[in-house]
Amino acid sequence: MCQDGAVPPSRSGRSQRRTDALSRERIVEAAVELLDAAGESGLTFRVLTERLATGPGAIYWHVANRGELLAAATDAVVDAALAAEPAEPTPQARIRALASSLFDTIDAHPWVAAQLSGSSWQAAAPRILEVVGRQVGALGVPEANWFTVTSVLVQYIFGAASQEAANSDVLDDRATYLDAVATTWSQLDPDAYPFIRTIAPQLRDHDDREEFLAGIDLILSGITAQYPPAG
Amino acid sequence: MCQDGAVPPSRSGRSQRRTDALSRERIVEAAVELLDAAGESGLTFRVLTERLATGPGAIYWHVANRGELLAAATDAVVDAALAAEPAEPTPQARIRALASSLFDTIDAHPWVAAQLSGSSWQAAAPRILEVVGRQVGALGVPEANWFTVTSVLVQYIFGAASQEAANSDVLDDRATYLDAVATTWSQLDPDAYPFIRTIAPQLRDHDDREEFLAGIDLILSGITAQYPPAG
DNA sequence: CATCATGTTGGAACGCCGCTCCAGATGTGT
DNA sequence: ACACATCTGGAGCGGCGTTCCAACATGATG
Repeated sequence: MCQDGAVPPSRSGRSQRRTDALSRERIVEAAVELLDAAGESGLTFRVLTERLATGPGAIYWHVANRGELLAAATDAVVDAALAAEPAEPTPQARIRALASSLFDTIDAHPWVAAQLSGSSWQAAAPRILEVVGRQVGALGVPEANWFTVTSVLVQYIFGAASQEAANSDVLDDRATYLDAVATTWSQLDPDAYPFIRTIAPQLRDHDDREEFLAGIDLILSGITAQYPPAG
Repeated sequence: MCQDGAVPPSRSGRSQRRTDALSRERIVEAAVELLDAAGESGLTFRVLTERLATGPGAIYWHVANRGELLAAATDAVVDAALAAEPAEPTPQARIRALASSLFDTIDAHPWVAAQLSGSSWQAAAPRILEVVGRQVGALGVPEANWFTVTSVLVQYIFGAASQEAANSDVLDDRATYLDAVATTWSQLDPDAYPFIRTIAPQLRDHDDREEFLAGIDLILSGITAQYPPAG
């Protein structure tokens, strides 16, 4: 590769085959690192080419465009999150475990949230629907309602995760940030925002993960109420 | 022809005060039009300056940057959606009505979904939390759980709306699109994706709005189950 | 061993983007 | 009449995703 020091011969030495072959896998891996380090806007073909010591053409040979690269990075991260099927005793507990695992993944890779929210029924979403849906079936929900019930769970997970990720993006110091927002809330017009003022302290003190799992439990309660297991 | 915007009385000089004053309101209005016409990527300072027959400096005098303009556009649209408080008889029905109104708004302005999902607890979110939260209080949920319960509802709404908006973005012909996805699903590996294959026909035939409201009902059931009204 | 077809690389450049700078025109107070 | 704060819009900067293509490396073929 870089036999520096010697000026290239008559031919201007434009490019040469590398020993460490560039592969789609290596590109996606580098993309995930960039995304983790600097968020969605941190994934740039310019810094990617620099990191991989190559040019844009080489990357475009393996990947169609930036969108596909983002999708592939999301796939890789979600696959890792869903690798181990939960071994909890009840379907409820398994759903909680799955949601927990996804929450942790998005906490570690906040850029995944926006990607999942905006990807409709394609890309990584089917795999998530599959693993959650199996547990919905195990809950005893009638088959005719599988799609509805599983969609609700997954959409809540995506929505909560996006919110969480949006927080953590702006977030140097979480406590300071929440404190500032809570203070803003409590100073709103009491006539226009009585409710917000009341829950401001709850925002200040809440635990993201706990709230998220409380939401899962709430939805599980609703499922049990609407589709009683015994039949 | 181009008689859309008023053309300022141009002289050969560099610039001059216009008769139709440029205002933040007029800029936001134009931004909403561009976003509705071509999605989030359709809002460009270049197009915006052309539409308003001005230059970037004039716009930046009224608006800090693109992000603030997007937020202001979202605010305007959400405000309109929440203008009329629902007059239904029960809190449950009022929550359904609010969710319905937000669903319709995002259906008409799909770019709002991503904006709401990514805006954490600021911007337009407080107003939505307020109107939903009041009805949560009216449901008889204990005050200590107001934040949790309202968050779940709003996060589900945002999540489902994002999904819906993501669909409608790619969507020329909804039926064709869903049919294609459903066919893809039913051709997945039966061992790896038994659940997805089962619900593929339900995806093909589902009604977005119905599914969305079924989700709201499911969560309302959960609320009633966990916090019985009578006490 | 020489030649070629094929797969792969990376540098140059294109057209957009958000955004900044600033000279000049306008309206207001004195 | 003059100074000053407010407002305008054209020129241009650096960065982005993407395209194009000459230059290489390699395995197959003669």
